[in-house]
Amino acid sequence: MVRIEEVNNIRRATIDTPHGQINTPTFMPDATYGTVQEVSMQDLRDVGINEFVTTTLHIEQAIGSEYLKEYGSMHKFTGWDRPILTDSGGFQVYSLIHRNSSKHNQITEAGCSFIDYKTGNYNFLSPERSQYIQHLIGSDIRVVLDEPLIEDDSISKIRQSVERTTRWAQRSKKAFLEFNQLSEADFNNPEIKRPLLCAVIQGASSFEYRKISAEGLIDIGFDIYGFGGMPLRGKYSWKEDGKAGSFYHELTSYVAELIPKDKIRYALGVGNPDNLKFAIESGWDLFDTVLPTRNARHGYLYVNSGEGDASYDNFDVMHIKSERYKFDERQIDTKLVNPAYPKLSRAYLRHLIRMKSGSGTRVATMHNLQFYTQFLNGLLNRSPIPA
RNA sequence: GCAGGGAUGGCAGAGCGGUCAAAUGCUCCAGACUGUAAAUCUGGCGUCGCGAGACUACGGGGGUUCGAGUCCCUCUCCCUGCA
Repeated sequence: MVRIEEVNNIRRATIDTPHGQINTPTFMPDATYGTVQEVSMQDLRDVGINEFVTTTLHIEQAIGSEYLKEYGSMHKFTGWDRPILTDSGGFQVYSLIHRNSSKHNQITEAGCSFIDYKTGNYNFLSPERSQYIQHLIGSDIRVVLDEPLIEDDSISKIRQSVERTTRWAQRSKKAFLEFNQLSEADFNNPEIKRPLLCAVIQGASSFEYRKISAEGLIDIGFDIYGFGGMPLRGKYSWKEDGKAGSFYHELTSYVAELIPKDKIRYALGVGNPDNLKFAIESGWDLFDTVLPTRNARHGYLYVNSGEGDASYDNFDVMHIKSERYKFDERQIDTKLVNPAYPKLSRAYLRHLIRMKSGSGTRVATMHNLQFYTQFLNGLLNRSPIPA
């Protein structure tokens, strides 16, 4: 089901899923409500996207897994015949609880309970419920419900998060096997075609607890191990501290080493192109982030070095709404191969984004995704043009 | 012609003697966003200055007052009734 090779010191994995192969390293955009906002499934194919991530919680709220089951599947519904990964909803619950903590929003051993702020409805998401929804969605890769811990927190909180995540992972796997009518032996039989299951390593900024978390999950046995709970703020923020030799780099490298070589490594929520480059070099295979899509909507474009107005190690940023592009007749990124819109000027895209035009956000989103795919292909010395 | 109402920063619109370089919204300028509850959020936005600060400002002109978008007179323009 998984084959690993190494080319120029970079891992490359081939993963067989019910809907075709995934070739890593690869970046998966986030299709939160069953859509990568602003673009169509055909657009995704056109810019070289092969798989995407969608979120259990949002699908359940916006579409309904029972509806998808009745309709057929997420693949049939969307017309996407390639791999789909469903996130468990753990991060979404975490995110919403931290934005709006109330006595109704809480996480207990049983699961996550919270009030939907739009409908006022009470929601409950347990490890089993998350697996069930993902089962009805019919995704190719499923993630176990976990309890993220992004901020640097006390050791007791870290311990609780790690231990609960491990217990939930155990419950999730049990539910996964039941829903798919598989035995543990079946799970370990590479001849049997089935969706893949991913557990998420927690432990915040603690090397010790990252190791404990990884070992606990590896004991249970999964196809994919994720790195969860990136520190976005605080002392060990990997946003501020993302350079070679930094704490964040040491931590993610360390965790990658804890995962068996023949298992897939998924860095959840990573990252900008610099982050991706480092994570790939330190052995991670799968990535997803909202950056290229959300930023595109805000007129923040990823472009090749020398093309934008702000420079990072391996890329530039173009703030396309800026006055500086008012009379710029060039295409968005003159170094991009086969751009989706070669005749569209920066000046006009600036106008479209400023007017909040759907055509503008679509072009910007396609551009950013295309930049990401070409950036990865460049790192791997693959052809920049997808097959 | 008579009576009444009104003129405030790019626009809309607060302000009813001092705490007004002037609320608020929009526009505009800059920025942020990392398993998306984000078409969201954060700054800036009279002029000069990095800054403290200085200067010029609430239709024009003239008064009252220690002090005036704020009160009085007058002019210009706009709106509403009556002729």
